[in-house]
Order: sequence, then C-alpha cells, then structure tokens
Amino acid sequence: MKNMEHIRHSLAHLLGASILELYPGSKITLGPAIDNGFYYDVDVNGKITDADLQKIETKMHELIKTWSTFEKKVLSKEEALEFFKDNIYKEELINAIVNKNEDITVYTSGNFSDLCRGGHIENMADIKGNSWKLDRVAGAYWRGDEKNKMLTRVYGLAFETKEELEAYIHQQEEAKKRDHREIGKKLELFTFDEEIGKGLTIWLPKGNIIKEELENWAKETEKIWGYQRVTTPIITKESLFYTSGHLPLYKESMYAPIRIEEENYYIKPMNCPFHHKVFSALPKSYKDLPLRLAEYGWCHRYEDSGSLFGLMRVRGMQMNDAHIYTTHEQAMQEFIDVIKLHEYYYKVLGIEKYEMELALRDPKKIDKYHGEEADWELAEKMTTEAMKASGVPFKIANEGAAFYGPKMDFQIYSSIGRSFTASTNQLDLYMGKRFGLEYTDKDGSKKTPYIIHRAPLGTHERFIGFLIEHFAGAFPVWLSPVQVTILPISEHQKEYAESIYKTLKENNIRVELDDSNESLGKRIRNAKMNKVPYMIVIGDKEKESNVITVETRTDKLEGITKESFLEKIQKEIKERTLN
RNA sequence: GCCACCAUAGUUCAAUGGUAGAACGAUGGUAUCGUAAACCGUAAAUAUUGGUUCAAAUCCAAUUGGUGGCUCCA
Repeated sequence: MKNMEHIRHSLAHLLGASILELYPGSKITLGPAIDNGFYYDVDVNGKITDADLQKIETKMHELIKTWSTFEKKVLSKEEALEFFKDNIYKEELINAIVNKNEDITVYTSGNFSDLCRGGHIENMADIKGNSWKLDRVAGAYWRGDEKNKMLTRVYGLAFETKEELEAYIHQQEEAKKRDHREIGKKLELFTFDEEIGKGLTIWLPKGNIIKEELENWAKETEKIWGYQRVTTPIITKESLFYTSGHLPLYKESMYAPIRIEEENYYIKPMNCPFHHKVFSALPKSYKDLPLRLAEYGWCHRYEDSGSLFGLMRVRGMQMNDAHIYTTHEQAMQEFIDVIKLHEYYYKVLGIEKYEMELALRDPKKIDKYHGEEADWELAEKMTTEAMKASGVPFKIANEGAAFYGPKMDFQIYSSIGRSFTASTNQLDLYMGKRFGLEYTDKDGSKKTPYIIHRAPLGTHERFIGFLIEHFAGAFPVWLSPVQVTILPISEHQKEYAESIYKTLKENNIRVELDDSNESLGKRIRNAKMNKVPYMIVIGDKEKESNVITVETRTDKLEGITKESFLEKIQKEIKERTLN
C-alpha cells in the first residue's frame, strides 16, 4: 500500500496548489495522506464551503495536466524561511525541522512547491482521474491544539481505481444504515427532546427493555462474581470533589453547582468518591478485602455541545460501575479477573474481534497526573503484566491514562467510523491515600487499599448505541423488545391465537398479538422490519392440527407444539443465546 | 466550545419571493385474507423571535436543535 500513500500524498499537494490558485493569499499548512485519502489544512483567505468543492476539484483536474514528477531540493534554513516568508505556519514547521537537525526539503511539481518530507508518486499521469474526489470541508485546529487558530480542512477520498473508490463510497452508505441513531428512531428505542436538553436521553419503552435486560444481566453476573450493590446520591457538597481532586480538573465538564443553604452542591459526574465513602463508612480489615462495590450510578457531565453524538456521547448516563478495594497482594489478580469478566460479557454478546488498549501516561502531559512517581511506575507495571497474563490481545498507548492511574479501554467504532471507549478497567494506587482509606492488615498495621475502577459494560447509553450497530437492530432474543409476534391469518383463528398468546405471556415472554385490520403480508412486513426474532402465523391448518409454525429471522420451524416452542425460547433467553 | 453546513406533517421528501403538496405512519370505515406494503375517507407541518418586502417556507439576523469534522472523552 506504499504506492497508495504516495498517490494520496501527491493529491494533497495538488489540493493545496489548487486552493492557493483559487484563494490567493491563503496560507497552506499541512497536507498528509490518510486511510481513505488525503486532506489539506489551509488558513483560507475567504471561506470554503461544501458548495465550493466542485470548483476546487475542477481546478485540480486542470492543474494535474501540468504536473509530472516531483523535484526535490534541499534548502538552508535561511532559504526556506525566505521562500515561505508570508506563511507563519511553514515558518513554525521549518524551525521544528531545524531543531530536529533534519534536512529542509522542498518538492516541486508544475509551478507549485511545498515544504515536504517526501513520498510522492513518480508520475502524476499515473493517477486515474476518476479514482479520487473531494469529500467534505471541516474545521481543524492548527497542530491539533484548541488554543490555536481553526483552519479549514478539505478532505479528499483517493483509491487506486474508480471501482475501489465507488466500493468505498457504497460501503460508507451501507454503514450508515447501521447507524444507531437511524435504527433507534425506526425501532422506537430512544429519543431526545429539545425542551429537555441536549444529550439527555429519553428511553422509550422498547429501548428501556434493552437497558433493563442488560442491567439485570450485569446484576446477576456481578452477584456471582462477588460484588455487593450500593446506592449513593446523585448530588453532593462540593467539598467531596475537592477531596477527590476532580473539581479543579473537571469543573468545565460538570453541571454548574446548585446553591442552597449557602453551600454548593454538584451533580455527580462519576461515582468513585461516593464508593470511597462507602468503604470508609465502616472500619475495614484485610478480611473484608477484596471489597467489590457496584452501582448503576446516574452521572451527568456537561460535555461540549459539539461533541454530543446520538447515544455514544451524551450528558446524562447510567454507568455499569463498580470499585474494587484490594490489598496490595490482591490487586493484580482482581485486575485480571475484571479482564476475564470483560471477556465473558463480550463472548455472550458475540463480540469476537477486539483489541484492548492499555492507556499509560502521556510523557508530554506529565503534569496532568497526580500521585507519586513510584506508585505510577508500579501501577503501570502491574497493569502491563496483568494484561499479558490475561492473554487478551492489547496494545499500549502512551496517552490516555486517568489522572489517578493507568487504564485498560475497549475501543469501539461507530458505524460512521468514530471511535469511542466502551468499557474501562483502571488501577488506582492514588485515591485511597487521598481519601484516607485504610484497612487493618494481619500484623495490625494500617494500610491503604488499592482501587480498581471498572465498567465492563460502560455507560448503558454508549454500550447500547454500540449494540444497536453491532446487531444492526436484530437483537438476540433475550434483548429483543418484542420476542414473539403472533399473526392470526383471519378472525377465524383469533381465539386459538389468543390462547397461544396467553401461554407465552404468562411465561414472561414479550409477545405481541397482531390481529390488526391489515393484510397478512403487511403484518409480516411490520414484524420483519421491527426485527422481531420469532413470528408465528396461525391459520386453520395450525388450529386443526394443534401445532404451530414458527419463523425465525432465518429459519422456519414447522409443526412444533406451543409447549416445545415455549421451552425452546425460554432456554434461549436463559442462556442468552445469540441468533 | 471551535469551523462549516442543515432545519417543511410523527417519518422520508416536494414546493421561481406570489394558493404549502406526496408517500408511509396515525385515525374512521370496507374487505377476513397463508408469508415483506389491500381499498376508500379524515386529521396533521414551514423550529423560535425579530427584520427586509405590496407579498417570506424561500432573503437577512439572533436563538434553539441537528449533521460532518477539530478539541475533549464512558
């Protein structure tokens, strides 16, 4: 794919050149190749909107005819600064190159020269005219820093052939059909309301079934895995968040305080400090550890309005949260157990291919992290070893650690390709000290527990958003809002249909009897569009033979009795079988 | 939050600055039907506020909400 990268990079040059011609006085900055094409970030003299893309594309087609190869030239710092004298961005880049003691190279094709490390196609004529197109306009901060000026980024798609480009575009369109926002609307799972507020989910009855099923599963599982449930308030006096250290760091993403009786109360953005208070409520012995405290805590975060995204990024969220307080000796095993718990959950949900990311400290933001160096080193060592011991595939990221400790994240990608953290498992050697938590060890000495923060099912908002896309709305039986639809062909079979409905209903199956005034074909269509896993059509044949025909999403089970169907579906629900 | 764009029945879409329409859905009725849309009728909308104009869904501004990115993040 080296060649593809060269093509994309060359096209970025062409894009930069075209923008300069159409918008004289603009300052071009950086234009790399990316996974599906290329972009160029420009400080535009004027304004580029989506409607202008065609114009730029036309210019590119015009210019490419005058380009052939890229000529390389090495410049001295002075020459380079002179060459790019009106461009402060290039000036910054040149100084950075000089600081790294690298050559300053400029590549020229046609009458366009750009500061560039190299990596171009040999001959521009080899790029097929219909294998690329401009895609969209976006904003991007210079050097990715929000304190800097926002530049205009023009994205382009580029592939080796026209067919590949079309296939990519087609695939993107298909992916959009899985978008949880679309499916959520069609299947009536959730909604938002302007008057209630941005990012505050309204779970409709059908979506709420999924949420509750997931919750029940987690409660059942955590009980088996030795967790105890607690309930803590959603608001607290501000001092709690000073104790935790969250307030100075996260104030911006917390809802403003409620002032009452001359005190400030905050709505909690996370549950941790509350669980620490549960720990310290009663004296603890090493015999009490590991102590696993779980809660479906209601958290609210005032996220930037621009970053909200369907269910994947919301302002109000219910987290599958728990904190595990351990002795120093137990911490590693507990961390591994949480990884195993993740594996169990993913297996049941049919999530087979995944890679965990172990987020360590970012050396560039070392000030962000609290606590002692020795604890950090230990925590990073322990988590790395635990990951290895677990056998779960993972990669290390030297960024993204929480301010109190390293974390293992499960990254998911939305149907349109955005990435999110779905689950998390964090080792914290710091907060225990901060909250003055202690337990009495065997020898009578007081020790600070280590804390594991974990949410294998993340927030249910995001996790269900992910599951909607994962299953494309066709949930396994146990999660399906409607599990069975019964369709009597005509009024003549209504009574028999009702008896089957009653049997299933009495056995806690989410069954619907659709005897509405519509044609059978229409009612079947409705059931299929609603992704109902089982459909039972009742006609005279069934009524007389006292058996039923059950259709799954893919199969047809003929002539089974309602008793054996009930047994089958109950088993599938109990075992949370995928289908 | 920042850059760009978008906003018409519940939904998906129409409508040169000059009478807001359709389909599905909802609802009332007719047909009682064997595997992905039966037929007839009814109700229902220009996000909000202000401005330009003889006249605004259409032009302008602000607000609200959404979309694609950037930054941030479960």
